[in-house]
Order: sequence, then C-alpha cells, then structure tokens
Amino acid sequence: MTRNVRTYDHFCAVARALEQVGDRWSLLVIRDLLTGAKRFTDLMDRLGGITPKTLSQRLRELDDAGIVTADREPGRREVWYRLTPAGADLGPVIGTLGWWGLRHAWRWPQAGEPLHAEHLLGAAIQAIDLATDHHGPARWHFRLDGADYLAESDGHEWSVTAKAPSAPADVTITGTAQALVALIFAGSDLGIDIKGEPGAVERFRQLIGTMATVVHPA
Amino acid sequence: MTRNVRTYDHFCAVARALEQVGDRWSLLVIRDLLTGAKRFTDLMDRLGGITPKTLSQRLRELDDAGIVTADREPGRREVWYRLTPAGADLGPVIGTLGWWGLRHAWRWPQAGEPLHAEHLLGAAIQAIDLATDHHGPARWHFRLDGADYLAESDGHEWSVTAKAPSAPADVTITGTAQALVALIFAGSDLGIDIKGEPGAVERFRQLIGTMATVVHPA
DNA sequence: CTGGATCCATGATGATACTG
DNA sequence: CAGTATCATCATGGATCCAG
Repeated sequence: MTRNVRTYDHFCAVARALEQVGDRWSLLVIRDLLTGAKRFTDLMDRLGGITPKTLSQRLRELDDAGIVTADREPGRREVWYRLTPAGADLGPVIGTLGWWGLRHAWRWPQAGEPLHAEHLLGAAIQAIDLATDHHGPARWHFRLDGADYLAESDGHEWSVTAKAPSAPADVTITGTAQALVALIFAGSDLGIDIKGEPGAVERFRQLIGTMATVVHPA
Repeated sequence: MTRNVRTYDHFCAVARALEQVGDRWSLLVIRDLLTGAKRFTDLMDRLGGITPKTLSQRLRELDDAGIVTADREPGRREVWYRLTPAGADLGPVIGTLGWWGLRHAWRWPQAGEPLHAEHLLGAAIQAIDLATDHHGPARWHFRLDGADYLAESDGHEWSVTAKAPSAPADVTITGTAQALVALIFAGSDLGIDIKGEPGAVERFRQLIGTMATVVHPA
C-alpha cells in the first residue's frame, strides 16, 4: 500500500494543509492526540467506527507528514503515538472547527452514540474561552468514568489533558461523562460530586453551563 | 444520487463539523466563497482539478447543510452561490488551516500550478494578522490580472473581498499575481505598481513581506 | 455559453477475520 | 497489543454529452 498522495495542486496554504490532514479520520486522530499520547487501541476505542486498517494507514501518513511520531521502546509491546510540535500546532484548527460545530451542527447525544469525556470537555472549554469574559486562571480536575482529566487556563489559553494533576486543582469533579452532560445542559447535580473552595466551585458552576447557551440544536 | 450521509456518530462537536465540511473539496469551495459570491464556472476556474460532477454535488450538500445558498433569479441565466451566515462563520476554520499550512506545509509554486491572487492574498493577510503587531486600520486595493480585490483591516480583523473598493483605498497595487509573489518573497518590484501616500505605501511594503518570514519551505 | 447530468474506471474506505 | 489480509462497497476522477 503506497502513501495516499492525492493532492489538489493549488498554490494555496489552505489546500496544502488539507493535503496533509484533509482525509477522512485524520483530524479526529489528531483531536484525540491533543490531550496526550495514546496507544493504538486507545485510539481505536475513542474513534468509534474506524477500522484498524484505516487507523494504521492514517497514523503512517501523519507520521510521514511530521505531525505524529510513534514511540517504540525495545522490550515493550506498546507503541505510544504522540503529536510533534507541528501536530500540536493544529490545536487551533481543531478548536475553531469544534467551535463552529458546537454552534451550527450540534445534536443531542443519540442512543448508542459513544460519549467520551474528553470530547465533551474540549467543547466545554472552547465555549468558555470564546463565549464568556472569564479570563482568570483555573485548574479543574475531572474524574469521569474512572479516568482523570485536567482542564486548565493560565488566564489566556485553555487546555485539556488526559491525566491527573500533579499539583492540587481548584475544583475536583467526580462522576460519569453522562452525568456531566446533565450538569452542563440541565444544571442537574445527579451523579456528580464537586469539591473545592466555595468561590472556585461557584465560578466553575457558572462557567460549565456556557456550552448549553451557545448550542444551536439541530 | 442521494445525499452523502456518511457520519462519524461521535458525540463531539469536531466530528459533527467534519460531517458537514470534511469531504474532499468542501472547505476549498467555502474558501473561494469567503471573498464573495461566485458562479459555477467561477468556482470551476479557481478549484483547478475539480470535476463538474463533484462541484455540483458539494454545492448541493453545502446547501442542504445551510452553509451555501444558490441565488437564482427568473430571467437570468447565472446562478450565484454565496455563503450563509453559518457558512461565513467558517472563516476562522479556513484561517487557522491556512495559517498552519503556511508554516508547516508550504511549497514554492510548481510549474503549471494555477496561481490565484485571492489565495495568495488570503495567506498574506493571515500572516500579517498573526505574525506582526500591526493593528491599525488599512485598506489596500489590488488589481491583479485584471481583477479587483480589496484587503482591509478595521484594526482588529482582516478581510479580503473580490471587488473594487467603493471608497478610495490607502494603497493601490497593480500587476499580476505572479509579480506579487516576487514582491512578497524577493522584495522585487518588477511588474508591480504601488500607489498611495508615502507613509501608507511604506507600511504596506513592510507588512506584505511578512508571509515570506513565517514560511517553512518544504 | 452556463450549469449541469451520465457513464465508466479507479482508488479509498468499510466489514470481518485473523496473526506475530 | 498492534496491527495485516481479504473482500465488498462507495466516493471520486475523467471524459463526454445535453438542456436552457
């Protein structure tokens, strides 16, 4: 199988970018690597519906393009895929795409549709960043479905990382991704535990509902 | 032929957005409509390599998605395609994609590669916006290969429109797109005529070369 | 001449099963 | 765990043709 070298042959930066990341699934692979390195099967889990053939092909193409690298260590079975600096620079592309999708192509969770916490958190953070005037620092530790996520802002830029915080967070949220949807869209605390200083918890509660206010349900 | 309903079935704003605009050519159609309404054959010209079948299919899909509308007037042969407000909201997506492409996937113009002035201008404006600290207003009128373009900034946001300015511009640049490439990348004035107040012309000259400084040639 | 539609060839993707 | 092999299907490209 040779590299998919389908090009547009336009003298245009947008076309050049799409030649690298415009194939089906490519940007979703990058989306899932933005929160940290993942193994092949981690990606298979999150990219519900992709076939192993397509995933390995995309990873190889992204590697060739200098967007992804594969960490292989002798004596270890696992291969960890992570973004290169050029790959990490695609963050704003995913960000603007998600922001548009949130406002113009949203749909309520469908029956049987996989619900991954980090996809939800990515959209929530994007909505807070672009639709509120909150620009203070924040560190929120989510423990959802048994996995840890750290959402933090330095006052300018937000990030979501799939790991437990090394230093204590302002707010710790424990529960399921499903229950977090209910908190965001209905303000319901059912199945969610929120801990932290009263002021920080209050700020979190105010901000986390932002996503519900910008969605244009289809 | 039925609508291409291929979905990802992820509960994720990025995936939802890609279901609407992730098909091959879709974002390039939108790129070319960002500078103003175009006819079918205008788009065929700019989207070098697309087949009429694919273009009409994409336009129909984007229409169904509420991103594009077709203006048909009785007694007029032409159909003018333009972006809806939701379509215009994709501007930042094209912008970040082009900005990434400029830095990480640039390539010098290839022999026989079509060179369209508006694609060049879009990238130049993006580079000036993100790589300089120039945030004053500007109005530049380009007349390239016989077509008019207005690039303007209100001090916050840049835009490129494929039309002659209604009010006088600060600077008027006349020549070919090919010669503009030489100006940007080599500082060469050959084949380019620049008119305007000395201060405005000087600012233009300083800024227009920005693109050359951020490119990472492949 | 614009705005497509049609036919066929090819190549990309999907489904399923299987392996080092 | 990290893929590959095989087969089926569907989207896209190339060329051509046609209606208003």
